[in-house]
Amino acid sequence: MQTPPSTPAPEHEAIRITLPDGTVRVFDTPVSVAEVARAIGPGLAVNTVAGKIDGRLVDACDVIRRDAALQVITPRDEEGLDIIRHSCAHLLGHAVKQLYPAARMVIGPVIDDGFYYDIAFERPFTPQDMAAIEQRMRELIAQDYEVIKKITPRAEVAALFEARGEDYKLRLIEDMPDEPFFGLYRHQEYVDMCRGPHVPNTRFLKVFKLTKLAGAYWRGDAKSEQLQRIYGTAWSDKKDLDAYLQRIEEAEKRDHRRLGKELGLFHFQEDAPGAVFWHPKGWTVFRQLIAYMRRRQEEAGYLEVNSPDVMDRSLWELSGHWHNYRDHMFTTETEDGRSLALKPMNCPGSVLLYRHGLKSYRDLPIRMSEFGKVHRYEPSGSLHGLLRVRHFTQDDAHIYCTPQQMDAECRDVVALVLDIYRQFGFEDVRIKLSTRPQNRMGDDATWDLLEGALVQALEGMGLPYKLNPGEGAFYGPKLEFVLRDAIGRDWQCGTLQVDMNLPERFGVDYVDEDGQRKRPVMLHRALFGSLERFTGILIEHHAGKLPAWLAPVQAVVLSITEEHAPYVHDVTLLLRGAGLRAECDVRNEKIGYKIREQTLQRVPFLLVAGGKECDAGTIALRTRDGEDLGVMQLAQAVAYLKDATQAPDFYARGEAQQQLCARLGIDIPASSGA
RNA sequence: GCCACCGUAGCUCAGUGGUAGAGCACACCCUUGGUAAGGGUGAGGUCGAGGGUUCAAUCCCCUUCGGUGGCUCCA
Repeated sequence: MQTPPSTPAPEHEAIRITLPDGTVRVFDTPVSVAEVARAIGPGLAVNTVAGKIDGRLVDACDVIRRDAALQVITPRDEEGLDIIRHSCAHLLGHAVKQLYPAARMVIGPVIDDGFYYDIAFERPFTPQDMAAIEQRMRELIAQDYEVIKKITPRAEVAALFEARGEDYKLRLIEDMPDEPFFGLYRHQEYVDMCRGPHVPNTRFLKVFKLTKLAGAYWRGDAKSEQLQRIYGTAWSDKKDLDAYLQRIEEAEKRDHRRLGKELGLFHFQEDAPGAVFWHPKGWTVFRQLIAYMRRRQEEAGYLEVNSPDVMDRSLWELSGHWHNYRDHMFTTETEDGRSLALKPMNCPGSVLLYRHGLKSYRDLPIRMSEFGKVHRYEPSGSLHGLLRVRHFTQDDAHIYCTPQQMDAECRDVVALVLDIYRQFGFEDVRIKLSTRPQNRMGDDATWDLLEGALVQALEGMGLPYKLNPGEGAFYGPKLEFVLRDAIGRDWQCGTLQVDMNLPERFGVDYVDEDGQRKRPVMLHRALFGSLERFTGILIEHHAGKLPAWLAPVQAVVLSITEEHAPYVHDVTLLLRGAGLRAECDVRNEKIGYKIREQTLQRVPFLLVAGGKECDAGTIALRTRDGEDLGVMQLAQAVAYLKDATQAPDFYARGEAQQQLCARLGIDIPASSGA
């Protein structure tokens, strides 16, 4: 990784250094990045973190020996910030070794927003240790010491870490057998090995904070020993750190577990770890999602089925799930000694439905959908609200088709999923292609064919994708659809998998036009993926303000005083009659109080009736964002709210219907909607 | 599953080796108020569960269950 000090160029030749703005500085002798910065100006000199010579990052102390383009890196550059974070990890090492000399340092890389360091130590670190480490780091920064870099021969580096008992560093050296030299960075008595670059002085590291303590496996392997990982965040400016901490706080406010509680959507409890107790409001949202997907799938030619939740173990042996996932399956024994399992996937049930009765090529493709609830014994440590549960509902479907139909079916699925995400407001969707894993069924020729089919579908549609080698399912390759939410987080939701293994294993077939029995190809696809998870993502994406068509309560009618309660009840009935999910609030409270409460409940529309409205047969409307929509006649208000709470697919369907009518030259009055 | 931390009223959280407190929510009363919190009174807890130490445990120790943050995993 490190190059030896390059051979000095002849000293009499002048060195021309081109700066980013195009100016050229000429030096008589080789100069370091820091010296060039000093020549440009004292302000820049103080802020020099590192340099970039001909596009390659180097340390401020590194010497330039021939003509080159140089960019001085300061804390304001993105690279400068990364270097600060990386050096913060070394500083952490310095503090840890002073406080706990027996600790052995492992690796300390940069991550998003910060850094971490993995450490092996005889006892667990405590939060108090962490506070002490942070305190020591601040003391070391205050010493304003220079970080000294030295490119060192392999044998010398190994001897140094050997003498210091840093056996993990020795293992890292072994991992790089072809490196004759390594970069050593000295923080006073502490030495770390790194490809660099690093800051020249600890004064650059002032804005940091240790954030959390966690366990992590050596080399990321759960079978290896566990190390202790200390996470930190670091910035070039105090303002950036504050903004970061505020961002974390914002994300916490959007946390679906918190909002689920506040909005009365669902809860979890010990009696059923990893399982959701849906409250009426949360279940309303869930039902809207199913209803939406049902409409979209019916339109797209799917047939909905339902398969058993508990099936014989032999079925799971046949499908391969038992072999691969038995530890993660819920099983039960019956009195007569049968071994049964709760379904962890819907596909075997679907296959049995397909296999029931003879299928002709004329029947294909068969698009068989199922809102199946699957059960997986997920590791306790990975459970996380609605986002990772042990019992969840998939908007699953299996498409049985001929190999010739496979391409068109894949494209239809991709088009459908992208359209659905768009209707939910997710415009930024990335696609990943996961190919054959180590542990797989079927021969390579089949995998070639199936991976090729997915590539062909994507490329045929002109869609970019990212390759994810070795990440496919054991029975086939898959596409994964990743959407980006309102605050920039990525969520993997839908998948499309192509499979010739299960049809083979289960011996399913169809009669082709030549009268021969042939194997269909099977496509597995889920678009929301887990409905529980998707609900959680929607809650976080919208910070609880679900779009009006999904909101559990779409409108609340509020009375100013008790006197107006009968009118408020009538208006509520009127809205319900028009298909809205409406409630009334006639509590003996001031209007300001009721507005506040319903707003905090994220009810999209609040309708207020007092004396004026009762007398005039009107209603005053406002939104949860505080926007005053004015006073409307009741009929006008109903029409407005019906339109504002319409599901997005109804709009699309309405437009399609209009176009069809125009083509047929007929005039059908618009349907009354939901 | 592994590492660390946490578990007190419906919710958010104080607190102590001598069997507990606040705010909000809830119930009742007063108030009938026009767009983000009107006032009063009251009820409410096996201090996650089991075991140990102690005259005495919500508090200290062990075990266990659950949660949180990571790691690993995610058909």
